[in-house]
Amino acid sequence: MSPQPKYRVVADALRREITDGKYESSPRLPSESELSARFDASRNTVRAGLNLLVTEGLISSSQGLGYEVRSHEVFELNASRFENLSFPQNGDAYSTDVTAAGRRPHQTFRVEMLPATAYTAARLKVDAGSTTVLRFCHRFVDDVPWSTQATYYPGWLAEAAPRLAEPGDIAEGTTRYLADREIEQVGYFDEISARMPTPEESRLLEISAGVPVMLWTRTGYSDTRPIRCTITTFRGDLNRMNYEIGDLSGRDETL
Amino acid sequence: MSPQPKYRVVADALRREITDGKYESSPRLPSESELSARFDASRNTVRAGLNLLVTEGLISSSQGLGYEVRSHEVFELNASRFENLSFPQNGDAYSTDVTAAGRRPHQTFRVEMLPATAYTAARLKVDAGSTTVLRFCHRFVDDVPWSTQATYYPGWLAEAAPRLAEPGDIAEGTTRYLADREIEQVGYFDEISARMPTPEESRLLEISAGVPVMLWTRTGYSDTRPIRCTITTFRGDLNRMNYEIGDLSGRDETL
DNA sequence: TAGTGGTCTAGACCACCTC
DNA sequence: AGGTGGTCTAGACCACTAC
Repeated sequence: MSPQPKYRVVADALRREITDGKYESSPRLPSESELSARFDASRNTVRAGLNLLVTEGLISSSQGLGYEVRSHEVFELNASRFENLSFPQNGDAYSTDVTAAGRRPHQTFRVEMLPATAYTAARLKVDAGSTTVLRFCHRFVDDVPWSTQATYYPGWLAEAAPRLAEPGDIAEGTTRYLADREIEQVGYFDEISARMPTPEESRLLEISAGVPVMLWTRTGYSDTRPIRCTITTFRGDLNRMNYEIGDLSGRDETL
Repeated sequence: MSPQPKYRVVADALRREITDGKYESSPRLPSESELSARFDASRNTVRAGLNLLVTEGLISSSQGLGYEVRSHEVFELNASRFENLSFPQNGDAYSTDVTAAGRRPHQTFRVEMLPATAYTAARLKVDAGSTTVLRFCHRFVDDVPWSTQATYYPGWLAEAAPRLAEPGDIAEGTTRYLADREIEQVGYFDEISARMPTPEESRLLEISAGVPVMLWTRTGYSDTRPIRCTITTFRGDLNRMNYEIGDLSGRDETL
């Protein structure tokens, strides 16, 4: 038709209005039929334009209500300060952080025995298909799904530390429980990537279109070998990870 | 209509086939008209289902060719080992890493003077609107756009180190150039987030629908204050960042 | 030339929300 | 009841790719 398709013209115009702050006072966009008249386009064409903005994460829609500009509120997660022996793992750092931010945390928890996937096997240095223990956490902040955390332990470790495979919390924290068995975590390897959620992830995290997930894989090591692999998924629009490296005395001075 | 809309049935069926490996030998999907017949749905409905998979990053389409399952090849980026005094910054680590992976790097480069945005001002601890120097890199791997890197320096530093504001490379690397002027980087603060690309980012990185960008902000500090802020954008499907923390002798043993 | 996806329309019916 | 978005159809024409 034209060098620029009509639905893109619609999307570009609305995107411009959004970034210019037109909807800051009231986030509600005009209805499809209004936009249809304004751009002299069919309802389907307007919908194509709006859908583009939805997949960009700029707006969202709900039946009977209309389209709204999305608002963000970012939660900061310090990954380098996260764990050490004096600071129990297994959700406690998370609870502490969330409570400190004036929000209300809660989580569901389960334990499973699973054969290692190619991904976890490579990181735990065990054979693919060998038994691993999965301790799985589904975390919420103010009842909004926030993240899932899956920690896999190699089979040899579950034998040396049988409470890992038992359902229910380990009161003193898994890190301390393991340390008491002379298995101390002395280093981590963190991997971070981003992609669009699978349908399963969309369900668990209640993610709508246009929001990526961040994947954070932390492999923990003793002085001789890997002892756990934790895969955390976050909503990309609600979280930002950070790492502190080196001497940051210059950061705190006038903060 | 039914509990599950028809276009979702189409998407779910094809997603299932993809994850089951049906298209591993040949990544080409059936044409829209074939799918239309198979699912007894109009072409538009089939297109809605396919579009869902596109926005999930699973498939891509090109006019005249058809739909294809997307393939990934992930590039690992070590962020904790990235820079130090004996290892020049400004793209050299990138060139080294890329060349080591048997790929061919190249980059374009420009320098600008810009007023600080709220984001950079907060990190550099300068007033919003005050002058900063931007050194901007657009990087390619085998001629595929890979990342953009924007480093902002505070005005006071540009006065102390005037070559920062001059166009063209700094041969010995900016880190060393600054160190020679008694401005030494002793720590970093890294922030990582993910979102869908802006149209500008889609253009620079040639990102198609369904691929998020990763944003990596590194603020570098001297022993007294921030001296730079580097914002890097990556294609989320092609990159994975990692950090090494603590003692990782247990990692290298049988790798 | 034939087949592919890309754009666009007009109209239908449904589900949800508010009044 | 009336307005909102959600789903679906049938058909048209265009642009690109292959042969």
